[in-house]
Amino acid sequence: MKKHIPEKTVARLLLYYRYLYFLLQQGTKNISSKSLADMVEIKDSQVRKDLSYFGKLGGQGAGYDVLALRDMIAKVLDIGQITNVCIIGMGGLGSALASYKGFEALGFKVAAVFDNAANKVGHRLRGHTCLDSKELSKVVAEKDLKVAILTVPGEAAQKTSIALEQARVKAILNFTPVKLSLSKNIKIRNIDLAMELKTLSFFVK
Amino acid sequence: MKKHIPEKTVARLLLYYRYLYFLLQQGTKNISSKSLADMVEIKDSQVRKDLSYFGKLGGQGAGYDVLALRDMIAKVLDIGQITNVCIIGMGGLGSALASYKGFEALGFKVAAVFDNAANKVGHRLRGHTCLDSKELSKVVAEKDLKVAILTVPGEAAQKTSIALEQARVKAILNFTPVKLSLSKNIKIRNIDLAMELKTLSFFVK
DNA sequence: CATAGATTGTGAATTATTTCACAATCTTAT
DNA sequence: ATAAGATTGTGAAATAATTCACAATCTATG
Ligand SMILES: NC(=O)c1ccc[n+]([C@@H]2O[C@H](COP(=O)([O-])OP(=O)(O)OC[C@H]3O[C@@H](n4cnc5c(N)ncnc54)[C@H](O)[C@@H]3O)[C@@H](O)[C@H]2O)c1
Ligand SMILES: NC(=O)c1ccc[n+]([C@@H]2O[C@H](COP(=O)([O-])OP(=O)(O)OC[C@H]3O[C@@H](n4cnc5c(N)ncnc54)[C@H](O)[C@@H]3O)[C@@H](O)[C@H]2O)c1
Repeated sequence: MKKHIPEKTVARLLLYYRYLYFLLQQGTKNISSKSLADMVEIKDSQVRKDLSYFGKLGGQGAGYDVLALRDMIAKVLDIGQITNVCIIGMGGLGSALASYKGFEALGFKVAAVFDNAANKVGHRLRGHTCLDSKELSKVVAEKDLKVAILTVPGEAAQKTSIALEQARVKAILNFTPVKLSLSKNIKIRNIDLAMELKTLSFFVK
Repeated sequence: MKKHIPEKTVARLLLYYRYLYFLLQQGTKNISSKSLADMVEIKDSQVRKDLSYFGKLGGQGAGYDVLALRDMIAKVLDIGQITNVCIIGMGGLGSALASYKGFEALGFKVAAVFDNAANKVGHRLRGHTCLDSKELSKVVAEKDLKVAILTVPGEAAQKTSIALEQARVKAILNFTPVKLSLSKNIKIRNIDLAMELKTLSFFVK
């Protein structure tokens, strides 16, 4: 039950969660590791190994109870408990992310959005009143923001990330192609879409 | 230039490329695997192992020639040779991606954008005239589109992906949270931003 | 309620990736 | 020209992730 859970397992758990959610809506009560694996296009043993981190869940011979399994994953991943996030940089990408329903479905709430441009601050953008990034520290504390989504221009990325660390944000999802240099107290995950596109096309030739 | 190159190596190559590009602008002529590794926060042996897939590059005792190394990576990754891509679904996310400069920097050109909504088709969006997705097959052939970026709503994803396969696109960068079922002839890479956010916050507690 | 068939949970085996460690070889300084 | 120091390239070792394989145990059926 206890040891270290690989990041990849966490990611797959989320995929399982989506399918279980879907199965429940369909009224499906029970599922085998094989069927679940087929939906995600991985091996059934991988599904079982992933789930085994969290104790006994299905009966041997029977499959898994869809509802129970979904609830277990929801619990492990803290879905249902709301995590407040903010977005810094309400340009094209930031605005798109601000209205993405997929975050809510996993328990995230975009509780504040920031920019520093005069034509944005104070205006209503995607259902949020855009705040001045100078207010970061204040708002992070007030709204208990745990995670920041960073979508400022590359040039502003490092500076802004320092402000985020000082504001005591716990983690940053970094969409800029800049390597952020911060202390180990703050967790960073980089999303590099140009790299994804290149990696995809590399293996196409 | 030998055996199978791991996907992770390709991804790191791109990171190296970015730093080498930056170093060149600074006028730096030479770099060691250690310095490059430090910038990317990995081990120097990893850098050397990655580069070793492509033959001898640096001299022992000396480091690597920045220009030569950058050019080698550019060649291996086909940067410089333009790959035409298209975007299907010019909503919030599609529009943001359509004007992302980071793709160009790696040799990608957004050569067409598609939608099926009357208020978008025929209109100018982010520097592109939005085409009707009915014209997919025709335009893919005309403009030699290799890769498609899929940003339609989840409900339309599977249907649209089939149209893409029939249009002979080689690969799809899929931003929808839907598992696309297609033949093995077409390569798919899924970007699941909600999953990224969840994976990040999972390890924060 | 016994038997056949299905499916889990998990060590062991396999495969993939990262890191180590060092001979080979380059640069620089004297 | 030689020695000292730096740094590569790469097998071998170590780690990590995936897959296998099977005993354990459930369900369904007659
Ligand atoms: N557009 C994309 O599809 C895309 C894809 C991948 C990565 N990115 C990266 O995401 C980032 C944003 O991209 P974009 O296309 O939305 O750019 P953008 O220029 O449209 O938006 C950037 C926004 O950040 C704001 N900003 C600038 N400095 C700021 C600061 N110090 N504090 C707060 N806000 C500030 C600007 O006012 C602007 O609204 C860039 O780093 C880009 O490289 C973008
Ligand atoms: N917005 C985000 O930040 C975000 C993040 C991650 C993933 N996604 C996913 O990306 C997709 C797009 O998100 P969005 O927020 O841009 O949605 P959106 O509703 O703003 O845009 C979707 C666009 O697709 C067009 N469309 C619908 N059916 C089509 C069809 N059959 N052919 C061509 N075009 C069609 C619509 O007219 C619309 O312009 C969704 O699947 C969403 O789940 C979005």
